[in-house]
Amino acid sequence: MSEVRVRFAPSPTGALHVGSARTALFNWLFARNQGGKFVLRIEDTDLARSTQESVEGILEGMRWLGLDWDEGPGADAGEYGPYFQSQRLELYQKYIDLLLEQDKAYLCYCTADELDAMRKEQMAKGEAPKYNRKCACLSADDREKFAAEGRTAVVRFRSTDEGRTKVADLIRGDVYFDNEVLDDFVIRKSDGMPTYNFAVVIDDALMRITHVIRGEDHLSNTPRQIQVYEALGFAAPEFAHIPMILGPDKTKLSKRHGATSVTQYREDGFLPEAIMNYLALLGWSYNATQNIFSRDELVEKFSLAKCTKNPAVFDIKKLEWMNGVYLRELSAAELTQRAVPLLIAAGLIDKAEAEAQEERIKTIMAALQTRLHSLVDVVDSSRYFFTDDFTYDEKAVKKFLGRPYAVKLFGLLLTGLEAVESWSQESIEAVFKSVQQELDEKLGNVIQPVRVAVTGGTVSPGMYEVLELLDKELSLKRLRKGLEMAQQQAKQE
RNA sequence: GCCCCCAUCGUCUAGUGGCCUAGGACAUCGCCCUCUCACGGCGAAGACAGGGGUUCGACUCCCCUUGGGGGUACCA
Repeated sequence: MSEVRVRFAPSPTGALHVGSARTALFNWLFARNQGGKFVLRIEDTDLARSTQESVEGILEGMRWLGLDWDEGPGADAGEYGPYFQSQRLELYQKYIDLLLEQDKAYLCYCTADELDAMRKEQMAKGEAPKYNRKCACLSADDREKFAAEGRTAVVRFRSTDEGRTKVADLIRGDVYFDNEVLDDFVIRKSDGMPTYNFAVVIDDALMRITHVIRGEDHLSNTPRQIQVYEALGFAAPEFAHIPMILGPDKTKLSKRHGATSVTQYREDGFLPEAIMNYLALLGWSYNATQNIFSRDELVEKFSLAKCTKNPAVFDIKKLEWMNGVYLRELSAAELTQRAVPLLIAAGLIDKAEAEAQEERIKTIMAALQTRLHSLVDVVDSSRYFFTDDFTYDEKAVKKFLGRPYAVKLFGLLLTGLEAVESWSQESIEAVFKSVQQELDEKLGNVIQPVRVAVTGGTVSPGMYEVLELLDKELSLKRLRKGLEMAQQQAKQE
């Protein structure tokens, strides 16, 4: 039994899209599960739209997700390279020449305008648009004449009208296409580049790909490709067409649905393990109950047989929930390690402070952890720990600092806390409890005004914990400010 | 237009003829925990697109309709 070889073959015309990432993931999972090889090939035959920047973005996205490739750009496994289609032109030409020699392909001199007109006419007559084979039987003289006119030729594959082509799909079963509906498609463009449907066959064959796992949008192209395999005497690989990923409106996921690039999700604070887990569940499931899978578990449990056929709507809410799950699974040290760069970037701390306060930051992160939906949330939710430069929620100030007992509350609290010798949650709590008794208010009524004074808002970790982390000096400073604000509110009454 | 694929709660899905009074997860709602918000716990509501067959028996098999998606390029 030969080794499993799969590939991910993006065209570098933009960022790594989540749909592409999911395709890459399924290929990677299958390869790792089967102990096979995962090949990365860049399909850059569209000169006008391919960019180096996109190539780099895609590679970076793959690395970030942890989808390592055994062969491809940057991996020194040159056995079946090069791995950029633009560097494989002579290979394609060799097979095009072969087809031409055997009369399995022919030169076509029709112009774009002529083809347009032809299609319009066919549509008008209610026929399926299909190349009319005008150039299918050109003589050498005809060709010379066209060339003399300055026309450039494309190469077309000579397809048959007889019979049907079977695509044996591992996910969908046998799918049949009448050969009659396939036309003589172009395999070499006038700029000399091969078309997708041709290059993909040559590369998959030469790279010994055993399983082609790709999006369902390629299913309809597969019979054309199979015909090329047959014409060249290549054995066709196994095919597995996985369902599309759709936006909330059930149309193909695109930019207008929000973030679609892996890089964007990274910037928005999503963890790669969460994205991987979520993407794995789009079109695949293991059983009725399990949702959370580690990378190793995914590798161990993945199978094509458990892939679904129906398209899946991308649900950002579930991704956010899952991201929270992974965020909570992080140890305080891991969370801190990932968060510190963001805190530095936001200007809340500098590098030296990050090192000096490592333990404190770790504790702060642990306190914030269950409240995070995304990694970037750490900046906003921890701001008041690092700077006085935060905004007070106006409504909250009015509501809680305007309470009739507020001035008295801050006065008592300040007196009590100033006297505290060893600053700890326990000693802070003791003061709060005695003030609560004195005021005869519910604990919540005591704490909420303090929370507003200390954090600027109504949401934070436990109050005693926050005060302890703030340290005595800073806590008292914020409480004095709270007292002032309470007095101001009282005046305005 | 033609060809192909798909069809279970709002969403992702389990389900391979009787185990289904259709299970889980996200989202929603309620309760509990509680100093707020989260987390966590408990609970509620919520689906087999429609119509024909086949069968003793259909969510499961077949056909049609409807709906959605994809392809039909010198894009990939």
